[in-house]
Amino acid sequence: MTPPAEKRTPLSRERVLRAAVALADDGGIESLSMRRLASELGVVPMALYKHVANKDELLDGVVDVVVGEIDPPGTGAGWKAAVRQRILSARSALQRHSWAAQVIESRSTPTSAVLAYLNSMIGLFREGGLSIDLTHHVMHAMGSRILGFSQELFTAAPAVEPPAPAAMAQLAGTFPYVAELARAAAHTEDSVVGAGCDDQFEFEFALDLLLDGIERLHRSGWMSAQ
Amino acid sequence: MTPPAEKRTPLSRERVLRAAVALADDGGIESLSMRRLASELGVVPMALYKHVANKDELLDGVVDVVVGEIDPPGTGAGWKAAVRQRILSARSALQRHSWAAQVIESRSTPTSAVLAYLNSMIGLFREGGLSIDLTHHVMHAMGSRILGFSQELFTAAPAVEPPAPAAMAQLAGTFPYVAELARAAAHTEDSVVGAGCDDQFEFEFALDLLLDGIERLHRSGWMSAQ
DNA sequence: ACCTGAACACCGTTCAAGT
DNA sequence: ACCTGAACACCGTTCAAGT
Repeated sequence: MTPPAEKRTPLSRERVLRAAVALADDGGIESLSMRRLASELGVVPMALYKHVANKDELLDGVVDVVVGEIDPPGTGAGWKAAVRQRILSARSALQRHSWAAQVIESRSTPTSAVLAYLNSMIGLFREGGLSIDLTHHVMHAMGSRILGFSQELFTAAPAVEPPAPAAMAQLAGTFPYVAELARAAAHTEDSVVGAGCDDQFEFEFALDLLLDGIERLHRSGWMSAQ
Repeated sequence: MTPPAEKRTPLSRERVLRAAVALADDGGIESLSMRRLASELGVVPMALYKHVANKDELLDGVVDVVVGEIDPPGTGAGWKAAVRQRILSARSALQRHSWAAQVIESRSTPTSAVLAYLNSMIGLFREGGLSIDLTHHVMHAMGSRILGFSQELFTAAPAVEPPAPAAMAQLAGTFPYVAELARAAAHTEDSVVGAGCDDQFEFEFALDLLLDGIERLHRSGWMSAQ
């Protein structure tokens, strides 16, 4: 497994970050440890600390790699279409790296790549004519959705075991509304809310609910009561 | 520090969970480890495994404690007011335990206390006359907000250091829209989006944006195109 | 001056040995 | 049969010793 005594291409911050993304893509975020990353690169753990100060900075770095994959904003269409399109692009970048949303959430401070993304998103609203006040509240209201993900309640459990009719019956007894909703969900082959649904549809449903509401407030000249 | 050789009140699942909540309340979620919890209770780590199967089950247990603090739904008013009130009650429970939102997010499967909460929330929509179809999408659209929290982009960093005028000037140069928004935010004494704002106002702003949109869809007899 | 092996202070959990 | 000390297989990071 360990490579023979050949010259290894020298480490660089970029090579470290790319390897970290690849490691998380392959084995999930829990397999991204400093020690495992080092051994993946064929170096001693301490060698990584020449390129990232610590693990937090490593995580900031991989977030920047993912955010860097989001398409730049389109031009032409109105603010609403531009915002919608950009967010859906962010969503597809995030979906290529299933661990990324969780890592973004865990960061306490935005990196400059994230700030640049937010800046251009705020710009879309402002150039679309929304007041600074409305834009401010809107950015809060969109929350993580602006980065292409949302906190679903329980993201479709692996559900290795099928619904188990007996368990389903018990569910119906104890939690009738949950059971009814589970039955109604399109391809309801597993568990609870969030399972067997069309994720893309649900994401766009909520996104449009918010964008339509924002447009209505903007048209009516909404101003904070404060 | 270690208590003298007196009889300790015997462990129980409830005592373990209460101690875990207290530990997290005091020292943050990162201080809730099996080993530290055990020493807090004056027992050997292995003793905990008599009452919880493993750490995941411990975390499920503390979630249930917090969810158990949410008020039952009110009666009388319409579905919209009832949902709004319940969610704000959930929010205040979650705010008493600042680590709770993060732990809830980390769970992959809802506990039965969470299921019971979701069940009653779905019930509010259904009894309010919303179709099962609309209710389903609405539950998705609300996402974690239904449990009283939302994924803000970056929750006001501790910001030990003040804005640092020089950094602010640089920010304005590189990210003008971010800077403008930061300046406009009410008591803008720190960092970026999310800092120095009235959290409660922002939460209710987004909540009402969603509830108003839902009400409009319901009134207009919305049906999924599928 | 540079690099790194060993060590430190932790984890969650297993397991065998002791009572 | 019960309980638990020691051990295992990990962490992120420090630090001193070696080149």
